[in-house]
Amino acid sequence: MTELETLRHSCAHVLANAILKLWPEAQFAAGPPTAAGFYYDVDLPHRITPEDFERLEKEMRQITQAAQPFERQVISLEEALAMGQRGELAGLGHRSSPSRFKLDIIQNIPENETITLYRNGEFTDLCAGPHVADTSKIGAFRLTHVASAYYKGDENNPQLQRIYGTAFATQEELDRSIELLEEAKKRDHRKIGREQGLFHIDDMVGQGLILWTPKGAIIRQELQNFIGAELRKQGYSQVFTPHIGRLDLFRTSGHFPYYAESQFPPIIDRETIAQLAEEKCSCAELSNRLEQGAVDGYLLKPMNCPMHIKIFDSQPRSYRDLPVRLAEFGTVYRWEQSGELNGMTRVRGFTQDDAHLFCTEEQISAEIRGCLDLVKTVLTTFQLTDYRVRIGLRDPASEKYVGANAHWEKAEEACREAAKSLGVSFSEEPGEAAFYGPKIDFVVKDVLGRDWQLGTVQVDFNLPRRFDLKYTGPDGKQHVPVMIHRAPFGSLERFMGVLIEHFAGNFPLWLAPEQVRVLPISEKLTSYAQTILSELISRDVRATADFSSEKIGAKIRLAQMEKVPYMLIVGGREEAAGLLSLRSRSQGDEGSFPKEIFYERLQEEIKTRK
RNA sequence: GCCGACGUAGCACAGUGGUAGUGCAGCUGAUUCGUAAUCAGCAGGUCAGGGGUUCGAAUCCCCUCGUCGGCUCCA
Repeated sequence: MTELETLRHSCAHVLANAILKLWPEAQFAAGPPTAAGFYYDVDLPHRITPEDFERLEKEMRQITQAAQPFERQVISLEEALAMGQRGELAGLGHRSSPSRFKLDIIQNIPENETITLYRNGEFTDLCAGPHVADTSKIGAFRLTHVASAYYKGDENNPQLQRIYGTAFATQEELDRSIELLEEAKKRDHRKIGREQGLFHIDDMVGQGLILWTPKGAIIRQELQNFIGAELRKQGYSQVFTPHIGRLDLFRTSGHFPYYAESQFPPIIDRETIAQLAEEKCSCAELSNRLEQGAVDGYLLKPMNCPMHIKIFDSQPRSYRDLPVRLAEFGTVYRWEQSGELNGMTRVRGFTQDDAHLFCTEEQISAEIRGCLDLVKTVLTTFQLTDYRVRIGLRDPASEKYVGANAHWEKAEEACREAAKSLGVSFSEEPGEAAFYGPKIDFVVKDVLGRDWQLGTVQVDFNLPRRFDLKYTGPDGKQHVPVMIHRAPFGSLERFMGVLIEHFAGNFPLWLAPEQVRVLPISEKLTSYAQTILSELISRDVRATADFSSEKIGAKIRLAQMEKVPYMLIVGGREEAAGLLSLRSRSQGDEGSFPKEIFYERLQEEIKTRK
């Protein structure tokens, strides 16, 4: 545990202590530090609301100001159980009801581990520690929000109230973290998306289904063009596939019915429905028949791979054809639980910048490396530099993986080597592999400190076998190809959401929906402004002009708030000299330029995606 | 899905049982202005939807829909 985590964990004890002073019957479960602060899970008939925070913080402050030392005490299992029975664990002394969650936790402590108590003042808690020397070391703290959580995260367990807070050694650090949170709130992609008209989610269309409005669509188109150009360099072929396919396809791939809960339910044709109605078939019966394959139907695709596999399999393949690289911006549909949905980052319909590479075993290494290069190019281009690389390996103890050991070893070694050649540090995490093969994930940290899994590269020995894919080798015999799944953005929706927050709506020039706005000082300059506008548009610049009767200050303010990268202010002086006055979103007034000089600078900046 | 909070004009919000309001945005007119807000007028609402209580409901109760905060491990 780091020093800060220790401090926060200690603060969680102080919180529990304060809760007990107000509600002595409170029962506590776990109270650990988190990335942003700490929480404590509590079971209490009273519903704690933010209105209670002030009272709680007051109690907490009395405890921290008292500088109560944290005392550690080793006890036996018997003593711990006895104390739990008397309600003394996470308590202020004897209580009529036992500390039931703590008793449950004790049962799960391995036999050889020491059991320790920590006390501060009257408060005693079962705790492995460590803690700060005394409560005054918790310099500054604040309760932030309250939410519910299942005991041990299992939805079959009771729901507890989870009180969140944060703590620092000094008030200045706490203030800074509050400022950061406010900044993060301002950057929320849902807020900026609405303000700038980038996307819309409409109740009548459905939850988690994104409508890309004209400005957002421009950004998406730029993202697709960018990836498209990279793919052409790397020898990919573009394909298009439909949004739905027969259940048989997804039965063969294993998506149905195995992952049925995370899919939209199957679509059944009209005649079949009529026939089922005549038979008075119940919903449960229909569900069974679909599962068994007795009734056919279509599925909104949850993944693109089965479609791409069928393209690969549509003609005989020779080893000379490999690798075959099929790419598509493929839209997939997944049934996320309603509570999991969030703006653009967690949705039910999304478009992956997907591709599937079919290759020989010998080619795996080089193909993975190509994919990693692509992901790295993407992250660099978007200035997403705070990321880590995770290699998901098999859990040697688990039976859930398919395929021969020899294949796995080869694939894992290929992933490891490719990651090494990338020149970045990576972690290997057993148990994180897909069931069909190991994978390399790029986990990007956003402004809120949240992790987003964006780019992913996965090695797959399984699906080619399920679909009985073949190619003719140099030996004239049939061989099974290996598949690599990869998506450098992950999905366009999630990537867009992360980008909005990353840039706080200040998109780099090449992505900005409106790149330049011409601002004539008065109506007398309309014609000169119009000339400049036409010249920009003829150079493929996304430009508009503000011909309203507002004063120049108001036009600038509007353009600035709408985050237009460049404003061109034109008045009588510019018209007379054939100049334009440049104001940039980030630098402000940059002075006058001859038109052609500015146009060249503009086009260069767009081309280089700076 | 579950727990909690919330839903008033395009947006941000006020209004806690008695005639639905403010600011910005919009529209119209005047103004023609030099680097973050010119002035005036006009228009805009089934108070998320449905049901109930009441002489009377944005306001109280119930249901539905939606949004937001959470829900791996965690002494």
